[in-house]
Amino acid sequence: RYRKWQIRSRIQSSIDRNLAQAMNELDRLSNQLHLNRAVREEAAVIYRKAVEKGLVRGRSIESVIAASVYVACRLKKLPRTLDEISLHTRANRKEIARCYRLLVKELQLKVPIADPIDYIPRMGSLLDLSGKAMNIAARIVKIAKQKALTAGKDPAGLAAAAIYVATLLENEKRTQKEIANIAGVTEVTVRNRYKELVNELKLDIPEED
Amino acid sequence: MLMVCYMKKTNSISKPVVQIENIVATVTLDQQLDLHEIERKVPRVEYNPDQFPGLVFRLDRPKITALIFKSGKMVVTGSKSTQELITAVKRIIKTFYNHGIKITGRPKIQIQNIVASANLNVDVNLEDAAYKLENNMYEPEQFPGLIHRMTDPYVVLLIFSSGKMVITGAKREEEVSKAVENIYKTLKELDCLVTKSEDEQEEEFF
DNA sequence: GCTTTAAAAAGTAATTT
DNA sequence: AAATTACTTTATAAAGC
Repeated sequence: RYRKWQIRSRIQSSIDRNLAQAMNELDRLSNQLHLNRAVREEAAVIYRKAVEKGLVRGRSIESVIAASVYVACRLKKLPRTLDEISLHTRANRKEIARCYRLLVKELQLKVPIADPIDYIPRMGSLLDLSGKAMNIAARIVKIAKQKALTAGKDPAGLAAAAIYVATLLENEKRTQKEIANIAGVTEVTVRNRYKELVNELKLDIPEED
Repeated sequence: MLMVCYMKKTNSISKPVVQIENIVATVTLDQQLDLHEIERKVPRVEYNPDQFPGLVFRLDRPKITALIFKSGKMVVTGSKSTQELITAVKRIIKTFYNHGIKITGRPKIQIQNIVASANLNVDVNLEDAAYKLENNMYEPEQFPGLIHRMTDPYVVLLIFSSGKMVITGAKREEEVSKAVENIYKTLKELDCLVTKSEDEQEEEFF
């Protein structure tokens, strides 16, 4: 019995040490990404569960923290792309994605499919758009979903195109390049999604002088 | 029931087109091989032991590639049918023989993986499928297809919104068609197949 | 885990013309 | 801006790091 306690104690202290180090990393990454308190706490809860389940063994704390942050952002409806997160960690995108799949499977997380609408507020504010323009962009995405134009497409690209359309309709001009950069996609993708939206939604885009 | 299907949509009863795209097989020769000797005697081989322990040998028409190891085992990829695979193995051995690499005994051929494509000819609502199917993953940020791990037969399917798909992990051809039959039935039962008159009444923007 | 090989799907990306 | 090439995902064996 004493030995059992001893073993448990040793495991507990190992978990504690790991957590202490991981929380520092979580703080660092969260600051870089300017994440709010709710997302940080969600990520911390997810990471703690991962450590307790022994999912971090053989993996770097950084990659699991990054994956926890990615999941937390999605669950809190404040999504960040894997590329953006990987910009601030040593772990590459592939490794983070691998950890993400592990977390989803092992912790039985129910992560809703990424919704382009959730990308709009952040992208919109980074572009300094009006609330009205953002609402229009969201409405465009909603219709695009109904018309089955979103399946298989990168949600960030869809959000970017909807925002581009909204800026044209609201006369809050932003270049495709500006929007593409903030969305983390190429201008070609914004253009392709944009063309599809204009065609399929039969939008009347005000002519440019 | 069937009547309804007929009336609703004729293409929902057209049979899926299934095609084998690639067969991966291992071939066991009961003898050790000197890869450096093969590299010297057989033309058009690639051998970079620092990079990979296998020697690469390619056949044209059909385009088949073999990875050959010193243990006498090899991996043959690229064939689209069992017959093509068998013919390729014979050709490889004959080519080696003609260049002074003697191989005796009959090779043991084992199919390890069959990759196939199929087309249901009906659009699929991937979001619906993602929520209703089990053992699947759908992350459009990373890949446009829905990845579904089927238990029986034990294969993995990559399903796209167009109704086209990739089936992989099968070891026998019949597993492929079985998998396609199963997924078609399941998607239909779960109402994930898009009937034309379904994506109709949209709210208008203006 | 990685290295190498083949092939498809559809989306995105990086180059080239 | 269109065309080309290339990478994302899946499975699978081989021998070795």
